[in-house]
Amino acid sequence: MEDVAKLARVSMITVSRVINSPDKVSEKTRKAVEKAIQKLGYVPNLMAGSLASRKSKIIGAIVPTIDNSIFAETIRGLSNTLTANGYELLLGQTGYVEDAEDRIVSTFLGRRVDAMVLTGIHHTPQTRARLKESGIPVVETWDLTDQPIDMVAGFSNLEAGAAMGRYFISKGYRRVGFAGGDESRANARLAGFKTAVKAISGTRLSHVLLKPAGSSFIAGREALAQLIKKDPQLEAIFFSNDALAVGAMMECQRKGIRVPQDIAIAGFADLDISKEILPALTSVQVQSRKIGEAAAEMLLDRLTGKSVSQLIQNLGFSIVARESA
Amino acid sequence: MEDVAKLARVSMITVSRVINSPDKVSEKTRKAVEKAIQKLGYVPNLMAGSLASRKSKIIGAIVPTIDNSIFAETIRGLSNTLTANGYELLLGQTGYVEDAEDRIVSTFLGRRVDAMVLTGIHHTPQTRARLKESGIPVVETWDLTDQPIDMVAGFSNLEAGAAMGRYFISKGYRRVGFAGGDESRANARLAGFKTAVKAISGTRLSHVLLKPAGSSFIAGREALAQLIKKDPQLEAIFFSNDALAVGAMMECQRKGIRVPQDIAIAGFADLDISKEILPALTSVQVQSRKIGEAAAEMLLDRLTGKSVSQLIQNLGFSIVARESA
DNA sequence: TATAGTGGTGTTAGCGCTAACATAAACAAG
DNA sequence: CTTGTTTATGTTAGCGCTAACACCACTATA
Repeated sequence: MEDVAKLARVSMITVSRVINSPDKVSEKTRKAVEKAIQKLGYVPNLMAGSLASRKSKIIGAIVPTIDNSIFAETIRGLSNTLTANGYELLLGQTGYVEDAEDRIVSTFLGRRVDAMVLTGIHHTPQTRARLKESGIPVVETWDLTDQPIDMVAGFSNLEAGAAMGRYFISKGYRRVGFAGGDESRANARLAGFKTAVKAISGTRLSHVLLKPAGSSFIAGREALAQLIKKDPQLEAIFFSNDALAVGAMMECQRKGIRVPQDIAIAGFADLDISKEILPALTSVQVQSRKIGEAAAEMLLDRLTGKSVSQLIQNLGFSIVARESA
Repeated sequence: MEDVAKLARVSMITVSRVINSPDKVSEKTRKAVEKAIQKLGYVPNLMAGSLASRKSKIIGAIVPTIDNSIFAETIRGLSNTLTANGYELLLGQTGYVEDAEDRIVSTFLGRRVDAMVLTGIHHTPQTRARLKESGIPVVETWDLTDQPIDMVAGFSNLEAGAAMGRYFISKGYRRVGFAGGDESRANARLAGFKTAVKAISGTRLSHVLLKPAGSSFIAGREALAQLIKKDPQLEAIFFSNDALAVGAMMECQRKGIRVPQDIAIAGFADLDISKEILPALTSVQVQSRKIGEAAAEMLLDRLTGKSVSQLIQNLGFSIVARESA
């Protein structure tokens, strides 16, 4: 930077300004500095800049796992909105291990991320405390709570589960099943589902919790087998995510079990494949991409000093009734 | 940090050492410093550390898009191996836009990433130059070349395409089709496929290139329609990725086209769903996860001063013959 | 003509750490 | 008891930038 300044016959701060706030510099000197930068192939050291300005322009995001297309969509939304505004994304994965989150939060805080995006609303007290103390904007996603660490963008897993329960009831299903990973959001869906189903007398609910918190096609196949074993007269199953549901449907196809005649199947998250598969899968549509974008916008507003009117953003969900249930 | 040092009655450098190289400090003082850190809730500023040590412990990875499970697996492999060794992952997406890569490389370099992972072997001359000049370790992935920028971990898309071509020929298919995104790796697969197919006389090859470089189920459906229009007698189609193939298969199911009797279908990348779907999908299996892990290990070796014996790592591929072709 | 404002630029003093060297203490070997 | 060697700790001098303020020339207003 010193070389650039010398070549352009200005001070270092002017070079800095040309890079960070070009409109505060006269066009003449700006051009001269830009020329010098070009000539010397100068690449500003953003780390040094971050240290001096106390703004890293990096945002940390933590997801359970990236190779689950529903979170991938959220990350994509985040990443797109963030990079369009000059921020970079630091990515962490917990692999559904709870104390992994705390570790990642620590190192992210150490790297002085400007803000953080978390998946879910369940965190260790320590994580909550650290984050609150840090004072940076935080958005929790993929669920809703009235006591967020700071902000939250998502939908109610509890209500979504309940909605599917009511849908099942409305369809006349009375012996129903649930399968999902053993993690907080799936549990919330189960809780809602259970409440709705139990509100009607004469219903029967069987459920299996998969561990490690699975979302694979194969896990869906296994869950199906387990549920049928628990209740051979099962009429309908609500799977906590579409991958499980699709896996189960494939298995049905293989075994000659007709969907929905012999057994109805519904999923969660409405993946692309759910629309395409035969029979098309009934699912709960959520705004994966939108969640990421909303989170990014809330952070950005906060970081640019705008006040965020809605600390709690309910992006909602909707039941998409198709052929499978 | 100064406060910690004072509380533990040592100098700042000793605190630094307790954090970065605890074995260079006597157990007694180490304990004292750790206690002070605990007491004050001190979180070291890794940015300042990076600036001083000229090591960011951050590695940049650039992929076309994250919501494509094949790259997601690679990222996961990368991330796991890297974080286990104290590095963090900075993620960039090009969205299949070529000059996006150059921009991302620039900002990553500005952030002084310690190393970089790229997808593919085709980059602008400028990107290559910048990267070479920077002197940091670079791994290109998902393809192979004998002139990598620095290192490469992947497989030959050309050969994989050719292998599928030979497989089709061996199965007796003569009127064949290809569909893939209009991007370099799909093009390489097509080129290999074409060579193998054309090596036999009397064959006929139709192909469609999808843009924007698609990998969705819906795109597969459209590609199927286009190919059948081009050649109504088509016997077999090689899709450049499994998502396209699965989408096409669903459409066949919907239209009553039997697979493989009426038309054979093969995919690429061997997603989970490909094994589960009915009929099971013939595909080219590649080591998505392994590519990420291999890349991470090469970088790590380089960064820890070990010499990397294999600058070019061929992780291979294999044709998985199932029912669909 | 004095006064206040405005845009453009520079100076100074760090941001919070660590590399590199310096020092001190402890011990072993001759 | 010297000398060398090892281990534990400290001192100094930055890493490459930017915040905050200072300064100057110039314009607008009364």
